[in-house]
Amino acid sequence: MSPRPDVSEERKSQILDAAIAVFARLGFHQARMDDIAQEAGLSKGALYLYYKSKDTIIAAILKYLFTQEMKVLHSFVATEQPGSVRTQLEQLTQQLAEAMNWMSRLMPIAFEFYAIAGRQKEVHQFLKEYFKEYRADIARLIQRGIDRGEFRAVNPQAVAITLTALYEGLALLFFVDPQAVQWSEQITTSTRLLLDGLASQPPSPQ
Amino acid sequence: MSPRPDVSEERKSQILDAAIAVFARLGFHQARMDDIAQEAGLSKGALYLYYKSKDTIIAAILKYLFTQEMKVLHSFVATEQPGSVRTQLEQLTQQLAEAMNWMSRLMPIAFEFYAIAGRQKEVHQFLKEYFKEYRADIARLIQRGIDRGEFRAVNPQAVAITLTALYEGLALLFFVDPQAVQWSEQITTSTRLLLDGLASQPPSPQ
Amino acid sequence: MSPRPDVSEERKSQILDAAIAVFARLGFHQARMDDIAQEAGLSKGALYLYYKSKDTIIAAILKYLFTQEMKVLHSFVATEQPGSVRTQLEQLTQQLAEAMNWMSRLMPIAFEFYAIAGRQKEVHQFLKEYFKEYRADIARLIQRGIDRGEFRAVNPQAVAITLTALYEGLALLFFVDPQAVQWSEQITTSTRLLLDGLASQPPSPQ
Amino acid sequence: MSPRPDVSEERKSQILDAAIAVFARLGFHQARMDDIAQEAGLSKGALYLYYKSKDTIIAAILKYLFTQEMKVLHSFVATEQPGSVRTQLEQLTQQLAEAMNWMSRLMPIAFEFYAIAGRQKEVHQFLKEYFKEYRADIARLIQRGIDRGEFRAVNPQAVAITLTALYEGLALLFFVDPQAVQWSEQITTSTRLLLDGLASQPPSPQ
DNA sequence: AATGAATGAGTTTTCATTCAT
DNA sequence: CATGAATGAAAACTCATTCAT
Repeated sequence: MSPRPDVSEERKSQILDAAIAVFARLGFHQARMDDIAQEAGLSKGALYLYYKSKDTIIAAILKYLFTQEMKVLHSFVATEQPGSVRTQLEQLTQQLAEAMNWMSRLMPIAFEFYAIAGRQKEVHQFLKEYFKEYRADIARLIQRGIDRGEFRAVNPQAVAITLTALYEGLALLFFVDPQAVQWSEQITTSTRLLLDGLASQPPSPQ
Repeated sequence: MSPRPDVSEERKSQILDAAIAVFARLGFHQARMDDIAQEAGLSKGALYLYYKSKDTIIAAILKYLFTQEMKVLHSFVATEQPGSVRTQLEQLTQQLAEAMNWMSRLMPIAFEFYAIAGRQKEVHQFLKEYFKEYRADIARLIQRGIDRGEFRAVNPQAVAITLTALYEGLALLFFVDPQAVQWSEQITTSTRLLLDGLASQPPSPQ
Repeated sequence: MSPRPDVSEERKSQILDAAIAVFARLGFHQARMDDIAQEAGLSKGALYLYYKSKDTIIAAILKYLFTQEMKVLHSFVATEQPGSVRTQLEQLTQQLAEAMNWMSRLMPIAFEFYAIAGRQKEVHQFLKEYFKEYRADIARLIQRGIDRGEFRAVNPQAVAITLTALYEGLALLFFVDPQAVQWSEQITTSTRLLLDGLASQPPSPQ
Repeated sequence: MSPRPDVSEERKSQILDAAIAVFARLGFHQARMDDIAQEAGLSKGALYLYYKSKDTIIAAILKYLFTQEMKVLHSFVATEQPGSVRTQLEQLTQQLAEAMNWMSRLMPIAFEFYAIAGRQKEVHQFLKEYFKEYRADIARLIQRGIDRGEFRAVNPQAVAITLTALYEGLALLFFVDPQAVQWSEQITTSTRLLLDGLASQPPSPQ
């Protein structure tokens, strides 16, 4: 009676991947459990062995996607990198640029979550935490820049909000018009523009 | 004798208003035609006298909302204002700040449209045009600033994208966490930060 | 105060004509009261001034159409014509042939009534009477032929049924395939074939 | 282990039978999917597992019924029977007489199809083919009779049309008034009457 | 008499979920 | 574990009928 290896986790992420693909393509509502099952190469019944309901799958996606996203930023900020903070931020934007292909496909899912946040407490709470952490990480970077004398004594929180907003906004604009908004160039340009405003030498007397 | 006045237009906007309220509260999918009818104080059948289908209502909302939005910006940029462009932009952000209450309630609808844009050509095209115009208006302002010597010789398009992205992103962040992201202050701060980077005196040698 | 002429009857037949046209085109169910109103050049409300309901209109059509049909036959049989009965029958088929254009358009209506007869007592009863009268008229003709020695001593009822069935069946076949079933020729041929079987000289020893 | 047997075909005919019963009773329009489901002992949803829509069921019935009908005639005509053609035709009428009970219940359905043929190309085309084949089969019999010298040199096509029309017409008359139109006797009488007209010894000089 | 805006009951169809095998 | 046939609640949409004008 050799214990069979637990395929449970494997199945769950197999389903999750399928669901993400299908939801991205069709939206939460238009996507049928059948579609997900087919995409996952499983039967419809099997889905219910691993997830209690469609909503449970959606909830799992919420967690998975944004956690994934956060990991990237986290691991970047965690280790104190050499080089100027400005350089680091530019490297971060570089990474974001590279992740864009993947992210772009998932944006419809993200937008649906944003929409849902307006009516579902739990989704709302989760996203709130997500963005809070996101801003906190960015703020830490900014603070580092201030500490090192690279940046003026700005409010790191405010700058973090600004940068986070910038990333999100650019992602939207790119999603809607990839031709007009060359993501990888634009994120660099935009970030640089902002960093110019942060530089320790104030650009002009206020 | 007295010809009954044409209530058609009145009904249509009555329904539109109701639909916006209901969709914002429940989302496109969860909202039933009955809900809209009730909110409008009409019968379900009456809805179909003025809109062919639920989708037609949604399409009408798309046009209405974003056109409304655009009008504000348009009328602002159209008339060449006295005072520095920087001041004008700060005034614009002020206006945006004031419009936030109204906009905030509609954001779930906007997000659903962004999500839908991924799968519906027409929605996609419409939003593309919207953002294009939006950026063009902003770019015009920036160009004015460059012409007047207020700003460095930056690429107005790139700055317009940056500002538009910033507004959109901030709206999202505010929507998710109004406590942490004080909209009216933050939009001012963020814009100022960016404008600092534009000032004609370059902040520091690169 | 000259009494206005009663337009009531005029309106009723105006509506009936319109309804017949629409029902023939669309069928009882698919035809909307709106369609009838439009065809009649009246408002939907006006229909209800003259007919209590859609079903009432349908009932009126039932009576109108088949009574109309019966009149033709009746007036033909009523007056004792000169010439042989065989000739008379051939003249009758001639008349039927000429009426075919008009009838052809109405056949879908007739078929719907036949179908409805299976579930609505009143329709059933009406059609039963109609066909009874129809057969009786034909039987009278046949009897005349027997009396005159033109025909064998057949059962006039049975022959009447046969002829009536023949007319109805040919109408169906013509309706379905006018190309293959040349109505005016075929009804002549078929009738002649039958009359041959009736002729007083038995065709062959049995 | 035991693979579940494919119930698909069984279910389809189970539904078809139920639908035929319900449609015959209520008509295509008045019959609700719920009625069919109940008659079939299935849920409404199950119906849609096997038929895409109500119309699909109706289309299936069209094919089923008339194909069934045709099979009877076909198998009769296919094998060259011994005995005179006249006898064969009388046997055929005998068969039709026996099938009448079954047919009688289905006549409302047939009439609805005839009515629909006026507006639906596909139904029209199908019935056209059906009657074409029907006539062709009968014509073959008649031709056989001519070849054998039983019948005069009539036009087999015309006679086939006549006989087909006779059968259809008699079915209608019987459906409307079974009391007055004793089907099994009448079809025999009518057919005989016609055959008399066909006999090789012309009844009278024309 | 006539209109046509408004009503709401009624029907088809979809699809998440269950459960016998 | 896995399947997929079956369920039935839910919702968009239609249209005969009404009635205020």
